[in-house]
Amino acid sequence: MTQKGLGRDTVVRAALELLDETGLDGLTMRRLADRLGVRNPALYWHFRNKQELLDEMTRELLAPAMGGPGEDESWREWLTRRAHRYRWTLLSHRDGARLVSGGDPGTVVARDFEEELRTLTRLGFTPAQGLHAIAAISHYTLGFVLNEQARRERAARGEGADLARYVAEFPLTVAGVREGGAPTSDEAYAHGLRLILDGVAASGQGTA
Amino acid sequence: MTQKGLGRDTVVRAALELLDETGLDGLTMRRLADRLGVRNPALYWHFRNKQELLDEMTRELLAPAMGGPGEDESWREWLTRRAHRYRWTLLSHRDGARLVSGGDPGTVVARDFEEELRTLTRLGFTPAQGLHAIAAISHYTLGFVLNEQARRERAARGEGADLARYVAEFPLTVAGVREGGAPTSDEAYAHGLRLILDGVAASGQGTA
DNA sequence: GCAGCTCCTTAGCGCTGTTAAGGTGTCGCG
DNA sequence: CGCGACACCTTAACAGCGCTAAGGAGCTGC
Repeated sequence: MTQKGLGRDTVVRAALELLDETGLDGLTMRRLADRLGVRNPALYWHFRNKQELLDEMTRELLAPAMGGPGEDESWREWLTRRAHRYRWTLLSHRDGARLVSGGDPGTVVARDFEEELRTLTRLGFTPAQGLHAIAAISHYTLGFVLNEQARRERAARGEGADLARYVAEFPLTVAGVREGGAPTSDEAYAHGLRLILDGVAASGQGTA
Repeated sequence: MTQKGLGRDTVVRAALELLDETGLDGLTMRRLADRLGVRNPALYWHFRNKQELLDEMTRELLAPAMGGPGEDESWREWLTRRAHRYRWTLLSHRDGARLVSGGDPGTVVARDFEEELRTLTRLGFTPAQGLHAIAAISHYTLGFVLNEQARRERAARGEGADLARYVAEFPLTVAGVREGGAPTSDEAYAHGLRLILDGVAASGQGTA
């Protein structure tokens, strides 16, 4: 006897598994119901509509990306760690960034966010400085991973770009990629992040 | 006698108008066909499928956001102007950021991008530096506007957040907003952008 | 032993993107 | 003039989607 009925979190976890197999466009209520051994209207007992399920998936996905006390860390180390963990979280599921970009994070995430802001003030930021720093990093990361995963999906669908034509037609772009890493690489992400953090440092908060 | 048939660009422009009225989710082939005085399979004469139409819309939307020579400007002025123009472009149509995030920009945009990179190298950047700078700004902007427009749509659907509860439960977040501007304001965008540009300056390119 | 609640079913609505097959008009060529 | 070819649009239909209405099975408490 595993459980009485289905349970909201069981559904959400199954949905995240299905997401990895089918992608966000292939994630339908009927397929999800099949996987759970149930007819599809049963899901509407647990969720008002599909968006409510997607919101819940967003929260489940985002939960492990937040918080973290940051003991014995400078603000820079802490923000760097947080940024990479956020990116890694978005990458941890297929179409993760697209899911998050369309889902409502809700108040649970807001609570974790408040805690992060407390951490930052402890490290010498004003609330507004912390807000701006986290906002900039989050937006940058979301945009980056969105691009990253879109390319991945397109490549998987076999829409490879014609490399040779690029080399001939866009020499500067190619030179930049050769020198600085592919636009979806870890290095490219780290580089952009470094720019933001250098900016935060230059803006000058309480040194810590 | 306006034109022989419908014409790809006529369809694309009508689609962008319809986008403003119905939003991306309400943009269907049938509604678009209705607006053009045509039955919906007619559209498949001009576009292989809906995604191809969306890609073309992305390009049409993005076109005026790119290029620009940048005479008598420092790199900082030029990048600032470009960033704001990009944001403004995304905001110029309802769900603009969502459209762009799911559409393939294609080689036309790549050509403009190459030109922008040339501008930056003229102002003292290496190709890799220019690439990283533009990538960081673009990703940041896309993420910012995505959030901005998502809030706008949610607010229009009447899902207002309970302000009073926020003030009680998330004091630091509220303090940050009060001090530093709403998370979707022009000021918030400009602030994040400034962080990135300060970072670019600190990374040190050829001063110009 | 019956009321009520939880959880799931069957049936079906209106909509979607997309395809197949066929028609109509115009243009160039013999 | 006549006729094939092509561009462009039609009608009809399919499978699948999110979602709702109505009802049935099983457990819980009185």
